[in-house]
Amino acid sequence: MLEKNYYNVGEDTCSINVIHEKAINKAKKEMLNDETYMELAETFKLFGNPTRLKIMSLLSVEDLCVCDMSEILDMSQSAVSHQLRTLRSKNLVKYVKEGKQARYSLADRHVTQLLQIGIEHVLE
Amino acid sequence: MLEKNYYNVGEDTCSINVIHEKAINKAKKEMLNDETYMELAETFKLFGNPTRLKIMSLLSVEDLCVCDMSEILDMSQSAVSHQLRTLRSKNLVKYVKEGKQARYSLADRHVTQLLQIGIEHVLE
DNA sequence: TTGTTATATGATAATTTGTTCATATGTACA
DNA sequence: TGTACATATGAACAAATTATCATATAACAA
Repeated sequence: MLEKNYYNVGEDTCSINVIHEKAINKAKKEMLNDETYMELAETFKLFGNPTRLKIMSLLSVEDLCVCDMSEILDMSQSAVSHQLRTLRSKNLVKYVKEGKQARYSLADRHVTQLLQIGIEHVLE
Repeated sequence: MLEKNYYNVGEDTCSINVIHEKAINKAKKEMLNDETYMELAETFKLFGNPTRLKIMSLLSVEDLCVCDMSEILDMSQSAVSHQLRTLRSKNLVKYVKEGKQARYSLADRHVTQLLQIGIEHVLE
């Protein structure tokens, strides 16, 4: 039976296709469209940097202004602000203006959830 | 970070510190150590690429061998194999050898959870 | 043994990323 | 009005990343 599955049709098709055809079709059918994966990658990419993770981690505890974060992280205001901008671009943080300051907070529950599960994974 | 122009009347404290001192201390106290954030970033980084996301997405439906994935994704075997290697490096996928083939699967429930929440976020 | 298939991996070039520096914008207060 | 503070942003450069190509390894078949 295994041998039968191994036959090669001699076309420009990989012989392997034949072996796991059902699995391939099943998995293929569940795939989202390309744009969704690209959008998803862009979003996850923002979690892939220690500075941004620290920012989100801080905001999961307390709303903070840029200078607070700059101070805690011992990083320039510019660097923090740039990162906040990218985080906003994918809807991971939001802010309200309060006088001269901008009070940042996490955009929604997904951010907290992703952080928590990620931490679980690495600490396990 | 303390920058020259933020100094207050000769004191070595940023004027901003004073404003949100409590918030700063509270958030600071909850921070994990630097290595954890680095490790976490390395892990999330692997979710930040469409190819790897598709691979994990496929594996969340069916265990598959390298050639299956290569076929579905219409990518070279080499590219897929390289990505699988990096996914293994952070314990996101695992595999068992079956003859000439390697049957890959997701490493643990966190991977599925992260994918799901991420998708929720971008589709919302 | 030799040939074929499945997978892994080193090196490379093109692209992307993250911080810094310099500067701009905007708010408040004297 | 002018000055200081808080934040935003454009340019630029070093560092990291990803797919490709070429090749290696490893299992099986003939």
